[in-house]
Amino acid sequence: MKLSTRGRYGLRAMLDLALHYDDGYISLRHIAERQEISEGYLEQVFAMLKKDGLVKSVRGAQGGYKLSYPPEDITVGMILRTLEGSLAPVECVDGENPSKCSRYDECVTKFIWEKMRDSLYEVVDSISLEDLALKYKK
Amino acid sequence: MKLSTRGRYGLRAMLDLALHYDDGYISLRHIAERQEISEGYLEQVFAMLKKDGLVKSVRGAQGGYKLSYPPEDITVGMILRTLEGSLAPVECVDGENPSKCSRYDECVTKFIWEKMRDSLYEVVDSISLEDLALKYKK
DNA sequence: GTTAATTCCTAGTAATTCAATAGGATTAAT
DNA sequence: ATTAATCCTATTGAATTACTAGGAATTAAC
Repeated sequence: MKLSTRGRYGLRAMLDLALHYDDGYISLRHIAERQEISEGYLEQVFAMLKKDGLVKSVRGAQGGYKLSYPPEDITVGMILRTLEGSLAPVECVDGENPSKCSRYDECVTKFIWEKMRDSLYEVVDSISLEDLALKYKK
Repeated sequence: MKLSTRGRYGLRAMLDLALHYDDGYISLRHIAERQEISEGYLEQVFAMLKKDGLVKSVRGAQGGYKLSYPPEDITVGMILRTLEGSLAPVECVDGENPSKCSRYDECVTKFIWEKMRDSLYEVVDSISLEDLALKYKK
């Protein structure tokens, strides 16, 4: 039940972009240095973020990445869903990728998984990058 | 962020024991058949549950396992913590196994992980095996 | 006291995922 | 032209997962 580094690194990198939202495009090199994350690995993380439309990019010298939306419009939930997939603790209650087992109908534990999923989403969808940025500046 | 089958199987097996709480010791063979779980694998799961004191056992013919406490005194949280370890989404907020990273003090994302952890615990610690058993009988 | 049923214990294993690294192709500013 | 960047694909070592295999120890029933 642990998050992978993809989600953790990705969130930190997105917070970094939020803190520099007014500074144009930011290169992975800078983010990697500030956040002490392997640059090559960050590339793969940002490929996912870009594919899902959370960031946009410019290639070439002086290029980099930028949030697609202002920090207040991007939630932690959006980022974690992109990088970790659904936060549902088991697949049968995973809306995006539903794979119901043969005991789906009689299953009682299912209700637990739904509650876990919903309470997690409530947390992560209620926190935006701006919330984090404000907290950081203090 | 998915639970492993250890947690899922284990919970179902514990629910099975709860439903047969008044029937003495139940063999893994029966649980495995009813729950359609590999018996050999269940052995390993029950080794963990026993080590943590959630079940007790009797060896030999007619032996088996039994809940150490009545179903209302065993929560889903107790079972999942035994089988999955802490439900903290990252190690730095894992009370049992704390491993703080070098950025612990300045870290803003930490607060998210704490909220996720707390909301998960609120869910799983509020549901007992008896709750599940009652739900099942309906 | 033998047999059958059961827990207990250790080791191995195929498949998957993770967290990178490596090497290059493409693009754009200077 | 050079440099700085994104983009793309492949590989890899380590760890974890979900088992299976094989047996030792224990107990009830006959």
